[in-house]
Amino acid sequence: MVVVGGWGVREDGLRKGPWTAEEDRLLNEYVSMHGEGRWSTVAKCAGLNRSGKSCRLRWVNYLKPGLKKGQLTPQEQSIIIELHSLWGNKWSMIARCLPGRTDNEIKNYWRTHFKIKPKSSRSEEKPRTRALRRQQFRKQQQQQEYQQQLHQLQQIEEGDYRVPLAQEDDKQDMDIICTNLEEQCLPVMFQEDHDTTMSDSIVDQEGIWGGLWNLDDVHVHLDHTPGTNNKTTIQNQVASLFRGEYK
DNA sequence: AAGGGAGTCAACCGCGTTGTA
DNA sequence: CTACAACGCGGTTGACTCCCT
Repeated sequence: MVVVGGWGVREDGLRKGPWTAEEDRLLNEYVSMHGEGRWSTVAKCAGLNRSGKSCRLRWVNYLKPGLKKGQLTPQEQSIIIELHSLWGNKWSMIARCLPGRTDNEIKNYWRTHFKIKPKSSRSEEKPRTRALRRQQFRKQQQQQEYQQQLHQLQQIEEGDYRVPLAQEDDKQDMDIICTNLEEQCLPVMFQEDHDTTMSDSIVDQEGIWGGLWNLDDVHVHLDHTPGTNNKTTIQNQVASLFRGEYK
């Protein structure tokens, strides 16, 4: 048995650690033939020396068809930020609104980008300086991304949205995201607000927007763009997104 | 070139929930 | 109704990579 980088075999004899291509192939084959579920059976019958849990996780987070790889789009990031402000660490709920993304991915993204780090001591002056420089660089990148996103959303709001051919996939993704938001997320958001219309209540409910506007807490740099009232602008943009006006 | 810190991501663990016998 | 197994979720950890000094 090959032991990969410090991982190896558990006390009960089951393998743990990174999956090999062969293991992936076996799991893929078995699940596509027999379907998901009964993971402990999958582990045994597929000839995998893994726990059922491990098989399920590998399938859900990596092998399942339709999963998106690569960086989250600015739209997805915005949605994560907003939904996290509503629901907190309900990663699986948030993931359900983002087709092709897993709770693990979203959780990692959030921890990486927004988790507040413990304050460093004076003895860590040098790394701090470095971190600051990196932060500045990231900030620049995020601002560029944000400007792009803002531009696109403004076009959407003005009803002048033309999907470039290369972005046809993104447009389809946004369709799916909005459908999910309407079907799964909005009913939760408005379950105690039956008397108002959906779009009105979205724009009016300070509670719903509150989380997004507390982004100072998590070092999001949306509010550093000069010349724009970001709170209002993005609030309107996301509201129009929820209304389906981008279509 | 080497060492070390920070960032990232895949995977594990523990626990609560749900389903079933 | 109860016990047990399976599942799902959120938190945490370990290893790898990148970048800086």
